[in-house]
Amino acid sequence: MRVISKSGEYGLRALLHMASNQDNKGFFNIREMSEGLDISFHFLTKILQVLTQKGILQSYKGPNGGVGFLKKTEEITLADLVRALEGDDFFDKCLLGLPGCGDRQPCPMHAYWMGIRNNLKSEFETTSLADLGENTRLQHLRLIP
Amino acid sequence: MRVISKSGEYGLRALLHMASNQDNKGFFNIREMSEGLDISFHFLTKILQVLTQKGILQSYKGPNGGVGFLKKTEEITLADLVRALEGDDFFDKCLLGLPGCGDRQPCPMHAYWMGIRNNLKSEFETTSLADLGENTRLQHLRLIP
DNA sequence: TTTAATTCATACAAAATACTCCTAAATCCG
DNA sequence: CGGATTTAGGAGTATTTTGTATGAATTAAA
Ligand code: SF4
Ligand code: SF4
Repeated sequence: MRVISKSGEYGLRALLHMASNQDNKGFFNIREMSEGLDISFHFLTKILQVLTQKGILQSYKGPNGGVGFLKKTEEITLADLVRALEGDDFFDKCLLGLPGCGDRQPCPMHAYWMGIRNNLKSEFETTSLADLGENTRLQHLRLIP
Repeated sequence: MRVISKSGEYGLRALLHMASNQDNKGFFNIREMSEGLDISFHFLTKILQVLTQKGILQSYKGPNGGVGFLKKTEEITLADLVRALEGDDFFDKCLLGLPGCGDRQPCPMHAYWMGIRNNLKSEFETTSLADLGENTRLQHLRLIP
């Protein structure tokens, strides 16, 4: 079972790291992050690139460059992040993978999935990166495998 | 998002079909099923093969052969099925994909995942194939995409 | 202005997953 | 028995995902 893809997981871990170490000057070096979180530098770069394209991060090239949040972490929900990393229809697709069906012609498991999915969605919609980052910081939680 | 792999989806759909058409002699022809459910015959064959190896189905070769349930559908839970199709640790692994962590050193999202996972697990543990099959039959639900 | 640091872009390689094909083994029927 | 049918098993192919390598573009600093 893999609700979130590997790239999604990496992106999430990186942003969680950033959110819990915000005391810096605002920009984070990707190489340092990749080493600290034990993620391939190039792969992480590519993932964060997408997040800047989606307007969640901003980036700066050159010496002391890096990536930083574009919006406040209070204004970025976990749902936003997952949608950027996994696709806009993340919370609308069938968890089972079946295409083109819904409330009108549901399969026998639809009721279960709907419940689980809505639960997930509302939890994610109401959780900000700041919340998660604060948690991480206060509890000295780790982000590496 | 793909909670259940493609093979898992196919297996599930096939067994759901079987459970909702149990009035037959007990054995189902795989080719007919593959055509009815629009799944590649060879691929479905292999998936059902695994289920017979795992003791959920029994099979019969030769003319009028096929696959049938080994236990009563009342005694097969959705959880059993998913475990057979996706691995025994399906409900124990982290939905996020991170290895080797748990209650002792949780990541910031652990609480969310645990809730969602336990929810999922208990729903699946208490739902039998018979339940789902009956649903399907009574409501004329479809199993094809 | 040159040099170094850093993200951006793209192409390539490896691994995992999904799917196909072919032959063997079991069973039935004439 | 002999041929037809159907699942079993394994090997092979295609597609997607994950990861690597390389070079260009941008910025800072010497
Ligand atoms: S009806 Fe079944 S397959 Fe379709 S969206 Fe609902 S759970 Fe998924
Ligand atoms: S701590 Fe985080 S990564 Fe680990 S099992 Fe819980 S949710 Fe998954």
